[in-house]
Amino acid sequence: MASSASARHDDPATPRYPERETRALALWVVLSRAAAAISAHAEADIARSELTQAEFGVLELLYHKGPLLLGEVQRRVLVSSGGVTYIVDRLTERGLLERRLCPSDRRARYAAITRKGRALMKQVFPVHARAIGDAMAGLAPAEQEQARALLRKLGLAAAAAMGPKAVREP
Amino acid sequence: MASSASARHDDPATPRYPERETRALALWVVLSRAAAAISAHAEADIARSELTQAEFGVLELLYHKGPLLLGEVQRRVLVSSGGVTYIVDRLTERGLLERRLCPSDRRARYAAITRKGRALMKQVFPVHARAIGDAMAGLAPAEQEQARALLRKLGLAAAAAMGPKAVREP
DNA sequence: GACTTTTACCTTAGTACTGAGATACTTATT
DNA sequence: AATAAGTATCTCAGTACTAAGGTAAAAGTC
Repeated sequence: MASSASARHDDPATPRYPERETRALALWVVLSRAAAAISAHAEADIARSELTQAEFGVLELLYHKGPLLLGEVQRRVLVSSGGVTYIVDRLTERGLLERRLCPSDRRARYAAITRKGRALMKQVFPVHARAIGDAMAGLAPAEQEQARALLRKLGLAAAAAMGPKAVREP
Repeated sequence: MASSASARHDDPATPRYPERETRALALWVVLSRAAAAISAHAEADIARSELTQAEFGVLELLYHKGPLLLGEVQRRVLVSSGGVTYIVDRLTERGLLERRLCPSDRRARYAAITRKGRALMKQVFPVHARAIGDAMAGLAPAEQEQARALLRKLGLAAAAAMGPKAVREP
């Protein structure tokens, strides 16, 4: 959740902070708000298919990338290991996903999309893509590219700065 | 959760989408990843004070803005109405916040930070601001300003496009 | 001044997760 | 070969919420 420390330099009751901090906090506010706003659009669209965002994320990942080890899924979708199990369970119950054994490593399992899952994504994803396109329409294409470059740089640096202790679980 | 549809134009098994969509999806990926990465930094810092991000957000809001009606808190922190009640309850139990009656409207309640809450924030917030500053250090100051302008524009447009049905609850 | 509608908050039941620990297997070391 | 260390997944209790519905007060309407 983002900070709301503002730059009301004229209010003696409000503490002040160095410019570096103020700038970063302001960016954090708009970053989390923008993410929340786009996320709301995404979620509203995803609700059509009776999936959560995390479920949709996993299903879509496997739709576009093919079968993946559960660990790889976890790393990409940013959910805890227990969360991946939970999500894959639910999608499997609904017949959208299946687990497959890994022939070379009997600890590992693949998650793979089923025909039913593929059919669902084929029907739902193009509309979803359009919804995201609409949600981003506030920025011109060139601005989107600019934002993408900046956010990529920011995200990579921030993730790296967390060090080996990843975004989810050590 | 962000999409992972990639631009593997050479893979016949991977469906393709219009450029507008591809661009928007790519931006959504980096946006949500950047937000998650910064959020992880924020959360790691906030954990020092044994608060969740949402709790910290409410406390910090009241620290910097003074007493606020619960509805105003809700609008700013992007939590459901039940969530605000829950969070304010918890912070009140810990003596960091208190509820005050509104003299002009007996339905309404103010949430106000207590002396104990203020003391906590005074001790914790500057460090937090520095942590956010560090998390954002991957971008130069000018880049941060640029990112801020773009994300502000994007966030406002996306929020407006959701129409009257707000980010949380109708 | 008795009605409907709206607003502000609270309550309750349910849920999508998280985190810590357990299990089952693999790899490295001796 | 035995043991230790590491890895991949699952289990389960706990949690921070959300959504829907409820109550009380205020504001509008006739």
